[in-house]
Amino acid sequence: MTEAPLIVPGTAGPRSSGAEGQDDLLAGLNPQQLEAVTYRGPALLIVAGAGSGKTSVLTRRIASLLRGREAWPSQILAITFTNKAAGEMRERVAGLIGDAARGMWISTFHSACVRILRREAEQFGFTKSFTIYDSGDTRALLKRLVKEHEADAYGLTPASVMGRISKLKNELSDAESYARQANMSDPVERKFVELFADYQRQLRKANAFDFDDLIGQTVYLFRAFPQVADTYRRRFRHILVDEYQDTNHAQYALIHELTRPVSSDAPDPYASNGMMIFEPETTPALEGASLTVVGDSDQSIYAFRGADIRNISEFERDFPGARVVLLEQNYRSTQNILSAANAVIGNNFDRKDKKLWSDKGDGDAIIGFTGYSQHDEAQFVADEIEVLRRAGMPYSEMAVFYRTNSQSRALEEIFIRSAVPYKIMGGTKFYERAEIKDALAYLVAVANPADEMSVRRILNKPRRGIGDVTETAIARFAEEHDISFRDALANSAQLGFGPKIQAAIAHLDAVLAEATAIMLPASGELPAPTTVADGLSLLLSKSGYLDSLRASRDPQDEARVENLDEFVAVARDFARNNPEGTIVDFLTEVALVSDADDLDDESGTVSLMTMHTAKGLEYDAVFVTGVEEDLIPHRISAGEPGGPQEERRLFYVGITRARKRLHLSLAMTRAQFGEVTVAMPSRFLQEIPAALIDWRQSPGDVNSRGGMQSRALNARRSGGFGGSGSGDRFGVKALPGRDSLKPLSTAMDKFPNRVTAKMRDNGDLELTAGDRIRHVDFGEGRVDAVTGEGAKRIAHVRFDTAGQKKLLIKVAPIEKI
DNA sequence: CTAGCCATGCTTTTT
DNA sequence: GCATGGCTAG
Repeated sequence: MTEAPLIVPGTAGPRSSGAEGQDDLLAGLNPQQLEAVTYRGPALLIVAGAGSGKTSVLTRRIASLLRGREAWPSQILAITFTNKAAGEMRERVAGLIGDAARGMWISTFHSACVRILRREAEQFGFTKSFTIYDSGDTRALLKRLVKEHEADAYGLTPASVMGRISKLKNELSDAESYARQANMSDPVERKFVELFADYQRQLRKANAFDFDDLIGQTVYLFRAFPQVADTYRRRFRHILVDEYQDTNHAQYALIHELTRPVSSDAPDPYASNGMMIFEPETTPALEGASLTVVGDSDQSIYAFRGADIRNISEFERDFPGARVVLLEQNYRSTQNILSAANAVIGNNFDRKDKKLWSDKGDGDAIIGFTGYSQHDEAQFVADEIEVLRRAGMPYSEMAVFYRTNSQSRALEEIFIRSAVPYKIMGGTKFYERAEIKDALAYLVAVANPADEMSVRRILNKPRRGIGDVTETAIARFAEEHDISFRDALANSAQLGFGPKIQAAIAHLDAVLAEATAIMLPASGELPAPTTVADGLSLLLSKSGYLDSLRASRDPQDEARVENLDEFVAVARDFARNNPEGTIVDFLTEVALVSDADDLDDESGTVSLMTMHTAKGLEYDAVFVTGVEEDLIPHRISAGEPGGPQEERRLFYVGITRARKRLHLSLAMTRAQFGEVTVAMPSRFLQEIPAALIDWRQSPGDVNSRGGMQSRALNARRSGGFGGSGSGDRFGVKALPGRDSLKPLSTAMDKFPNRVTAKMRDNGDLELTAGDRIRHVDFGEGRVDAVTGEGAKRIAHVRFDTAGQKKLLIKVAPIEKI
């Protein structure tokens, strides 16, 4: 959440006289911001429009509490949506008040709950080293259960069951409570309840929580053990929640639990327990913690996943006496961009009217472009990026947004060819790659041997000749002897397998045991800081995992080895930053990283991401691509209640990320599922006043054959298209044949996240200034200069018709003539 | 038990 | 158009 710094000339508001030494905290705030920082009371809602400086306000509010000695750091709990946002907030608070910032809890809902759960796990049948199941783990488990229960016969798929369970958990429902009100005469319902209950049983048996449990079980813990809840209520006196519009019911309930008055004066079990609780004066009964929430209902884009907009719209009812502060001045964007944003969001009914304004002046017009295909559109983006770059804007200040991850492919292809350095946020996530999940499973097998799923996962990775039959036999043996799956491996001799398989199992058991000895020393001795990385290396090499990848001829396996190296490096990094960190800490951190947390902005690359991921970020120049019906708003949203409105908010979030330059682009045809379909301009385009957009190539220009047809903006399904003419002119078949394809590991260095780099490889094509070349899309041209080295050699070409381009020689579809 | 072939379904968004 | 999963042959 990088908001514009709040140094706004000439708007220094009235000074609060109450607090001393806070002038710098209050400097430059507008009156509303000032109130948001200085108001004191039980509950405060800050309605913060996009770019209105909410992060500054939040951090200053925290700093002001600390500096005024109104709170100890340990009494503050600040909750953000992503780890990245949490890190930034911590940094900014530290920047304001220095080291005193340590000891505060600034974290996501999920990390905060994990911390609490780890402390209290033993209260209700878990151990401190429980594992966290991410959605992939959950899916895998449900897949097994659906099969075992033969639930597919009832039309239940792992995905549908997963969705329903998640939804229920977000409503704080569990299998029993759901069963009580479900229509149990319906066999499908009965089956679902059966699955839900079994799923929960399996989680417990595996000593694991899924994502939703982290929140839900914490709420359960607080409700079931009031004295536990009281310790946290005593401790956290100031709770601040960012992105409140995205909270779901479970998160709402958690906040509610934490802000209740402390009823009992039960002795504090942690007071003598080493946990740092600063309690200036010990009062027997304590009123509820003060709550500050910040949100913008216009930016609520996670209803699909249970976020409940009512949490914010009914805040005043839920917390009587709450103060509401509105921040409407935007310090980020030009007025043109804001006017477009206001116009779009104004079409949502049922919202509190709120108009963002800026004193930055109109700025440049919004630029519109309609491509023939998604490749054409991508080329426009790439070209425009180069124009901006030449005008002095760094790549790191530009971002390209899209609705669905699959849209990134076309952009990527063109960017590689045009030598635009880019970085994809999210997409195929590092921690979801098979090899990383395998490595993690090895670690989990050590850290939490009760987690059967992880042990099963690595059982035959690398191939050890252990198949289904053997796996089932081990499971049966474990059950018969009432031991865990993991412990069954230690008795390989009694399993009754052939010598080969027996040896394989014994070896795996030995490797796991050896790693356990390193990473979880039996007695109190502290493991060395490098222990996680060492243990990981040991597991990967002694298990034979790395060797089998290295031996493979599959080029993708080479990239997998690199990814694993990277993962070991992550572990070392972790050790450096957390000298006392245990394997469990490491796994926790890894389980809770998200897309938005990706590697820090290395300067010098354009960022590509979905509009969802873009929330909370800002850039000088923004490209919103694929502004088409069925994409934004997405087709699937049409049938969902509130769907189209949420899509509009998503689009609104996208365009309000831009500071100076906004580009809206679309394509007239788009390949989906390998089929080319006709795309219509998004209805949202019509909602933007025409005067604000400067169309480089409007939908009308592209669609009308012969120029008679009126602008496609208003056209329904205008048949005038399918012809073989314009549609294919660009892109579509522009990609070179895929025969001489080899992965280009060197050029991919910068993008370690991608394994599947099937790309043309010109290899050693020699080019020098003066050469004539032919390009598949751009035709003939002359090489002006060649820069860079090796795989990154770039040809600067002046095309006869297409103008100046930069091309990555290794991959560009070019030939010398 | 594995490898290789074929069919299917997939693309909304994520802590 | 791709990846995954299921099936079959060896």
